[in-house]
Amino acid sequence: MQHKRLIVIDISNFIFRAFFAIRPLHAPDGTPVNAVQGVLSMLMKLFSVYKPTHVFIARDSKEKSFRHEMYNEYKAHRDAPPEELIPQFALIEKLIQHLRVPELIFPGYEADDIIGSAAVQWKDEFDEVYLATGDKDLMQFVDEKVKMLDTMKEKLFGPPEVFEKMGVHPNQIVDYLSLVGDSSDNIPGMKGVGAKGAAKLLAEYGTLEKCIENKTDFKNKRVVNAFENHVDDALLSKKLVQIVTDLDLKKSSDDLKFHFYPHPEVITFLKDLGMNRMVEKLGDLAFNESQLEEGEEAPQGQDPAANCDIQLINDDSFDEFYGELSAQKTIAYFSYYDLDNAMTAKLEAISVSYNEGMARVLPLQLEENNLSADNRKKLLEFIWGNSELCSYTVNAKFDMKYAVSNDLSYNCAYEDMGLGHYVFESGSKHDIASMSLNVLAEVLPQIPKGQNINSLEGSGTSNYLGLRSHAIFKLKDVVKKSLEENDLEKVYRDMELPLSRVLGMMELHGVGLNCDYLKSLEEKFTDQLMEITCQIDEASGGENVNLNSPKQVGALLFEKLDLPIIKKTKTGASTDVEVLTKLDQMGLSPIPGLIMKFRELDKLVSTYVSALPKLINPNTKKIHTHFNQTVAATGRLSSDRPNLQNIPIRTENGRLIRKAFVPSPGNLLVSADYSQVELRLLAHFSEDPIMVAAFLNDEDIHAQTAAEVFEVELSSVTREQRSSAKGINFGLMYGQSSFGLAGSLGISRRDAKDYITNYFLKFSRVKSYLDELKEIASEKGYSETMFGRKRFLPDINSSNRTIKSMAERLAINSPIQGTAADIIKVAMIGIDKTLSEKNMKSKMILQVHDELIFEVEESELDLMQAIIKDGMENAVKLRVPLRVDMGIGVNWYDLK
DNA sequence: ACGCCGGCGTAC
DNA sequence: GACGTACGCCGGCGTA
Repeated sequence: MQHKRLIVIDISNFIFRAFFAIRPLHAPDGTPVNAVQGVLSMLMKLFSVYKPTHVFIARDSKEKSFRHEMYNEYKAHRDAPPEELIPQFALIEKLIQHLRVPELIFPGYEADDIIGSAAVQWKDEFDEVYLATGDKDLMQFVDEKVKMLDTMKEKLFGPPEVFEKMGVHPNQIVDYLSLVGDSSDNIPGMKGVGAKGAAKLLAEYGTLEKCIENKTDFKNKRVVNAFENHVDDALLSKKLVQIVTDLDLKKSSDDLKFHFYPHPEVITFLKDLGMNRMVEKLGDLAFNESQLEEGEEAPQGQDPAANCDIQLINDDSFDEFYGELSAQKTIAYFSYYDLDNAMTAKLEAISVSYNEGMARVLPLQLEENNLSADNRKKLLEFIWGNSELCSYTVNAKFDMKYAVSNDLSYNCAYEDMGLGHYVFESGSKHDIASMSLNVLAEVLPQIPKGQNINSLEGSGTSNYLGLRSHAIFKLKDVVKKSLEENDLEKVYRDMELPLSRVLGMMELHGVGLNCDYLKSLEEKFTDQLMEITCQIDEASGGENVNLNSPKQVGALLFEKLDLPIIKKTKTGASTDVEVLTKLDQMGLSPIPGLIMKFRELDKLVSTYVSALPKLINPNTKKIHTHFNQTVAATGRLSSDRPNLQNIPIRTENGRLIRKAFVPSPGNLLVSADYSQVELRLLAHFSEDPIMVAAFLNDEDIHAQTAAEVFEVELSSVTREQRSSAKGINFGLMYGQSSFGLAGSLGISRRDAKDYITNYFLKFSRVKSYLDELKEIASEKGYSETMFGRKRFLPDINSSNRTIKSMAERLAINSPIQGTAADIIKVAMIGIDKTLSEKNMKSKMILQVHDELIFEVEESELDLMQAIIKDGMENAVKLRVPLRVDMGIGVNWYDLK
């Protein structure tokens, strides 16, 4: 028999506590929502922590209760609710309806009476009853089975806890309050008797009535006096605090069955109120809570698969299924693999959906029920190898890579909903579960951490798979519409979609790695590390410090050596390179300098030298990074496993790592990087005459900037001035303040401010352009690149200055960084196309934001250089030329 | 043992 | 508070 636990919720108590506990928050239209969010958090916590099987919410009725008739002053001292709270009552009522939590309300009665009646009448039907309220009065019902729950403090009150807090037993609470009173309800109590006194009296005499009977025994003058003059008040109070327990509740305990489920209307409701973070939380909670206990049945309408006919296909049913499938022109599919590396992964299952409300699941290499090799082949040839078919999916690049690695073709007309969604809302997540939640307001089942798809029980596996292709099927129209509305179809179709294939092929090709070289580098670096460690040991007197621990390094520097703390982090004294440099300059100890050397080498060894060889694919003996196309909010790519976009170059030790990246035999590496793209874009967008002229004349832009800002001849600009100007130029595009510039240039804040002022005086069009970017973002709520790629900036009109400034910096940076990303994407597609048209053997292998790297056959060297340069420099037409610098070498270090 | 977070550092 | 976009290493701490 299932353990039955009822939770009774005193909602008005929740509302007030939520309102005062949560800082003011507002929906996009300005409606306050902090209490709504607070109540929802409290409810969610209640559901997830205490896992009730039954729940109801008790509400005060709008009419005055019998207590008002009895006593005019009842609750008379209460102020009207705060203005910001008033509109939230109705919202919370809606929220509760959307959540489908049972509610009880009775005219003329208060929530307390409902709760009391329920506690008394339904107690026997449950194993446990929790009263979620802060109202002390309800402690009178606490016993072995009924407990009071303080959700804020997460404390359960059983009889011992009640006694500990109040000094009386639960059955004395009424008498206690009759004596002490209750200021919140304006219950008078007995004047002259306080908490301590009441507890003492009740400990001795048990009840109010017994106290009155024995009042002649009392010694304390004030108590004697109280019982002389205020007995009537106490008796009236007792009537007022007495709770009705015999209300006809008109429901059976079965009506209170509750199973948390994130219904679409809840999600839409919250999204409308701008509570996106709560939507995410709801999604996280949803799957855990929607897992049913053994023997428990999901209430009607709460089965995630209820609106979708999901069928598992086996060899017996395959032919019939295939007959239907092969008649389709458009399908949605979802592929499931055991690993996140397409070159080594096993395709475990595929689900397809080609009508609203249906999905078919095809087990390929699950633990059981797998299709025969023939049927598997038929399926994959149809959905991937068929150029007549339009196949909607997410992460098509992965399937493409899998297909090519496994001698299958991938030439269907694919559509990738992740890419589509990314283009018009690049700041959010684009995995199928997030898109389903945020776009369709539907929660998809998840595989619990540490488990795999085979461990889902019953229909779990089919639901997991089937609902995903079904979600893709439903997403296709919404995404299509959003792309049209935002005029982004071209960015999706002509940029991201073709790029995904280019990237897939780059990933598959990979880059060679000289492991022997890395081995020798590792030895060299670890020798140096040993040496440094010894020196630090010596200098610190043999303290055994883990130099990788900022905490221990801090203890060494600031406690043992008593060096000054220069900067603090959230958790303690900072030991970052800026701090260490300053400490080193003070010359008080050799240790800060040694730690910097240690950090540099240790970083190189742990992140690159020893890590890279581990990622070599045993079959190809090469490194195959993953270029993520839907991660960076600006439109850039990102790279991981390994990240080949942050291979060191700045320090010589770090740069040596680049020698390990080598082309295939008979090839050279060719690099081509855009010179100052972002500044050129700034010139293009702002149309600033000086800046545009500088680029048209192919001048040194930083020197030119210095000449303007410091008002000197171009020829007499000093190194220092140029470097300051470079700092200004970079800072500009990040929305840097004078504070930041001062920090990065190591100058005073005043000087930094003067530089900026002077800069904007000279480059006034740049100033007005940057201001315009902020204004547009503020009006539209998003920023966009030259190609229309959007990034929503929900904080752009925030009343919090810090948050708003952050959004303004994004409004400046995103269009610039994003347009640069767009341009190189266009170039990549163009160059890839040229390479296939010309049947070139050379390959594009890497992209590092403003740089492309190719593996070039020696015989193709000249032609390739021309193709690359042309493809990159003419990717788009700007007011200023795009310039590309090229390098050739036998490894990534030698590209000169 | 595992996962998450903070601190730090690498790139563009 | 103060410079944008990423990824990833390590220690430390909380939870299993």
